[in-house]
Amino acid sequence: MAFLNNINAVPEPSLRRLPLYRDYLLKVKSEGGLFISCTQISSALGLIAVQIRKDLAFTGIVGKPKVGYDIDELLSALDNYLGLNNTTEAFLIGAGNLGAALLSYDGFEACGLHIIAAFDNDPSKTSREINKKKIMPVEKFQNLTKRMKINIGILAVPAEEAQSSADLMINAGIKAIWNFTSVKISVPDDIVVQHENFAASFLVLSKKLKGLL
Amino acid sequence: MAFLNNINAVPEPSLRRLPLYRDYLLKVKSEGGLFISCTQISSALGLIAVQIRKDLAFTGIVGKPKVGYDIDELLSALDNYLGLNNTTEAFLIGAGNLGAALLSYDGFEACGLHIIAAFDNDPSKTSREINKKKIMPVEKFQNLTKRMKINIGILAVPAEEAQSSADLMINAGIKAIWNFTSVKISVPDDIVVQHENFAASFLVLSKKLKGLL
DNA sequence: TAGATTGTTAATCGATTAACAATC
DNA sequence: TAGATTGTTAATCGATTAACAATC
Repeated sequence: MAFLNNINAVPEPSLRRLPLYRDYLLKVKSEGGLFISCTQISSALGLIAVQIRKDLAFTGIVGKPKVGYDIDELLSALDNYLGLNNTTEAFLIGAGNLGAALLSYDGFEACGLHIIAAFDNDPSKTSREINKKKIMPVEKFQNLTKRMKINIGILAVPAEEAQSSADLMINAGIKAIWNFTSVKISVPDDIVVQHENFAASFLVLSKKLKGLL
Repeated sequence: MAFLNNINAVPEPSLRRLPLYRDYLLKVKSEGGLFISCTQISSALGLIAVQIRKDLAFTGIVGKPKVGYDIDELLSALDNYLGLNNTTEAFLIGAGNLGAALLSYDGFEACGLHIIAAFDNDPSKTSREINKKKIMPVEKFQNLTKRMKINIGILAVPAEEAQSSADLMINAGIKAIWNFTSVKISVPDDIVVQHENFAASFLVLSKKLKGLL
């Protein structure tokens, strides 16, 4: 039944551009704008108009020829499509520097992500709080995840613990893992993984700088 | 002369996979392996063999039919191609939680990135040290960047300061910006930007979880 | 109306995957 | 040798871009 997943599927590059449009729309709205055309977005963001039009179409928005899109309408189409209205709860494992940064970053709430608490196997880190989020011993992870029916796990542990922590998440019933470690984790087919690979990103930047990409 | 940039250009997706192969090779090597085939890498990483072969070819490595690649040879081809032998120096602006996490993350050294120091306009953060890296007032950024001929700037400031900090970097002669803020920054054509957009990544994960991507 | 803009279909481009000859 | 593997050319697939009719 995998085909069911793909009805109206948005290409990942399009999906990643949608929040950029949203940011710009909020700015224009704050300046009193009521309507926006792809031409305007185009010159502001440096993307071509037809691409923007195609991207926006995924939200179901309908524009007016000659006028463009109603900004409020477009914003609510975007918020709705991106799921920014309802919040998703998540647990984080690994309260080191990166974990702490993620716990402290309030911007996630704006995109519907609520990190409820963190877990760490270092006793010196547990029973602290970061940004009002408790840090608990990993022993409590499975139980709490099941009880609270948490679906999303954020992985911010050292490389060596990445796979074992991922396994712990999967055993506890986590369905989606946001992997901030540098290593690729192995997961069953039905588990979704999003891998933020900083090292790879730096190599991309570095190659671009050398003019080789 | 832009075409000169594209000789032997590696596709970005290929470039991002290369470090994964390297990680796996290091693991196999540590277990005593001497040769590796794409078939083996394939089953370990869940990618298809022909893609791996094509990716590895960018490094200039030549394998042996029936045998595969000499692991040491392949590792040094990768290290060389990815520039992991020589280090690149960078400055970071924004010593909040995320900045601190980046300063503390020792894994960057392994990929040739040396963050020398950080800058922040909050006096309570400056004159501290994180992971032996000084945090200085932003006023000193331009001068030091020029004097030390730093090419890479890491942007970890709040969204409101993203553009102005980027402008500061560009004025100081920075050629490549690694943008960890949530906003798209505008830069001249000759400046390279790599945007780590966590909010967009979360939305991708979220859509995947809902089976809509 | 004329012209700017939307929405959609067709063409292009680039990355992935398939096919297969060469090799050890 | 036979069979596994590399390296390369061709086919496929998906995203971007171009072309253009419809609309206000």
